[in-house]
Amino acid sequence: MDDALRAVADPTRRAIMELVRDGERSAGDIAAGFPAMSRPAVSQHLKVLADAGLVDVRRDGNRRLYALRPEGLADAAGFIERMWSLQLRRLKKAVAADREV
Amino acid sequence: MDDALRAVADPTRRAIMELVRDGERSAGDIAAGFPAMSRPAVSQHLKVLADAGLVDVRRDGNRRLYALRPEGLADAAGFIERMWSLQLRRLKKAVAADREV
DNA sequence: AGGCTGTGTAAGCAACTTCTTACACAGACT
DNA sequence: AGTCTGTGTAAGAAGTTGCTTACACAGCCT
Repeated sequence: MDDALRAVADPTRRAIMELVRDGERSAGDIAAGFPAMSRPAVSQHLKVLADAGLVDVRRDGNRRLYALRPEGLADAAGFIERMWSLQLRRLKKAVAADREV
Repeated sequence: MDDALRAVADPTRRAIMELVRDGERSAGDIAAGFPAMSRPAVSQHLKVLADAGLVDVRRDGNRRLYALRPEGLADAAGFIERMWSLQLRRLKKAVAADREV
């Protein structure tokens, strides 16, 4: 989870995740989505994401295809949910007390 | 959201959030939970969390009381859910195809 | 007033991130 | 074989983070 949350802290990496969310995309294809940044920079981000278990990589001849791996976010989601649950408890209390939140 | 995800990327800050999850705690009280780290270090983490909207601060005489502010995680939760939804779609597809996941 | 107690802020340093450019190398195509 | 295409890796510069120690300062208590 540590790795996943650290990886997700970077906006470029989040954007990459959105890009590969709906299906495989090649490295170059992904890099084309960031014209302001060099291709190697994107490649390095892809490595961070892969190491964090947030994307899957597959070789296809010359190219490498990346796809989202949402399971990698499981622990992160767990943390957020654990924090959120306080909110839910508060809501319940509020409802019980029959007042506005 | 940027700030929140960046703030949450640090394990010390996550630990602090767990500490204040169930109710207000004073700065010193929180710092006592991290004997390996100086008090000012914890104070700086608290500032980051406050700036990111992840904790509320309240003065009580001498002390400052911190409490979790889960709403600060709303956007982060939104991102994770958006990523996670792919997983759900896959599940649905799997169910539709009547096979194992 | 004067001295604790609780806490934030400033300055500075070491470690880490995130880029960039230059290079390496495998796979496809003549 | 030779070369183009697609992609990763190495090295290094610049900025950022996360600590530490030293200091500042408000609020309580004689």
